[in-house]
Amino acid sequence: MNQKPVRTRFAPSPTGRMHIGNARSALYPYLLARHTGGAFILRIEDTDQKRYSPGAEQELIDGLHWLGMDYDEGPDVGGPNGPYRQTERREIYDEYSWKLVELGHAFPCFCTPERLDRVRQEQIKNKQNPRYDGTCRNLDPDDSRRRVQNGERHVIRFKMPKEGSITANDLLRGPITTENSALDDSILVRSDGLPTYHLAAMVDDHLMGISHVIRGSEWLPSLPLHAHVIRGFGWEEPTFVHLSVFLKPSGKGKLSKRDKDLAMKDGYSIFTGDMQSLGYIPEGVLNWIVLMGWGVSEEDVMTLDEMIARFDVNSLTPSPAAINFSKLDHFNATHIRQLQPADLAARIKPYFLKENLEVDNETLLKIIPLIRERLVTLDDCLPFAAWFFRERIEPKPEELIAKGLNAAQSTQIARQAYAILSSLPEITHDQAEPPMRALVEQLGLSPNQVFGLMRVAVTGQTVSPPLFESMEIVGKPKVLARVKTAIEILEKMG
RNA sequence: GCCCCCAUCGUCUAGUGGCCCAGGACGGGGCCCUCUCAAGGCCCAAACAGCGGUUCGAGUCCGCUUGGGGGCACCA
Repeated sequence: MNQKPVRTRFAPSPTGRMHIGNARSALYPYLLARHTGGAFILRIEDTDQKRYSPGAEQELIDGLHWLGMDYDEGPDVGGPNGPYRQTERREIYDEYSWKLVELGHAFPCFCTPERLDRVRQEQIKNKQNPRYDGTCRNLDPDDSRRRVQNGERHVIRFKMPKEGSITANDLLRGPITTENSALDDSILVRSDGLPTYHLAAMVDDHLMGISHVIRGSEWLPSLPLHAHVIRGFGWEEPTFVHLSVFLKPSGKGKLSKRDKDLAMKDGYSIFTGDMQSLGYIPEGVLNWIVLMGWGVSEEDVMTLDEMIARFDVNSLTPSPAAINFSKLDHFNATHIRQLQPADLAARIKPYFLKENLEVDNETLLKIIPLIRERLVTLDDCLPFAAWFFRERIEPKPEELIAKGLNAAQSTQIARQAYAILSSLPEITHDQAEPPMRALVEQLGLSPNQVFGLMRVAVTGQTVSPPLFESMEIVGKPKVLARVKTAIEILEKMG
């Protein structure tokens, strides 16, 4: 720990599904908070009722939970700075918006959307920048207040200075200076009484004691406005850190809906909810996203705890990053291999159960060493190991024929193998391999020819975990029965 | 159109003026191991966008160009 405790937050709006962009926007503030021994807060920014999506908040919470990012304060866990849902904080925003009006930095505006729209069209036609025309800017304050009290429909706008400039700081990019003339009298409170992001987030971050605001770079253009709002209140600014966006795998353009669909088709997804069912583990996903925007010099395989220990907010990168699914596969496979056997067993068991296979834990545990380095995703356990739990397998007749040989020759090989295996007290790796190797030699064939045939006979497939270790787990009776069945199939072909 | 941001191998990145004829990882290629598929080991190809400055010296600082991204809502 080389920094004093900070307070950070993840403040998503519940408008859709949780994706990797959200996950990373949560991860960095989480890591910073944990690294410094500070606090990490979840706040739901649901002030836009038009875009509200009912299941979204729960999916966000589930996603954080799945990835292992626990938060100290939030809508479902409470905390001293609540409520943590912005729609439940209306009075707070109401109070602060009027405070800003009194301070001379905001004003009520009675313009209709229709008129504003007409003005905007006109401005665009004249090649001017669309901007509020200032109609209500200099209304008499008492008069305005009276109209508001009479229930007249209004919004509250920020009173942007006409002259001068403002310099706001981004931790990764340094000071950014903007001419005030380039800024607008942005709406702070809508006519429905709910605040926009520009007001709500600034008020909440201040009230919740957020020291580091880590958010997407789409907020960079409104940073000057935010600085104005914060300074208008006379508050101290938090440290702002703007993260770069995720680009499509091609690197051309940001991640779009279309790419989401394409990814899904290829067995990938950018939604955390899907990634889970696709067989990705939190460790892999986390390692993948943490490195898109954060560079480490050497060892890059990390658990959450290691990320916390090594994280440094100053070493985040400001440039956009193209996502790369093959790297996700790599990290996922790597972390699967690092899991404790019992842990891995518990994680793959559901995939077998979903196939209605009867899985006993003892066998499952024995299989783990045979398949762990073959799994890219958890559901890969099925093609490699489902046959262990099936009563019947159905080897394809043509696959039973050894490479380069015919059915009659293969039948002979299978019979001799059967004789050898049945003569053993039990079929173990150590006991079965030497005589089988001897057979290969005696026949003048390659191990691949003989063992390949046996593999199909015993497992029903051409690709499987190692043959002898597999036979040992399956057990002598079952192995012999399967070889016998294979012989019968081969005889019919011969 | 206007404003803002970014720029090292195909991709993610290390690099904060000399340690860099640029390091790691993924992906790609080759070899080894090998009963299939993996895993593992060794090796190879692959980048400082361009042009001007500053400096004894620039991937590292400055400017321009180009390319990319974002923003300009009573969305966040």
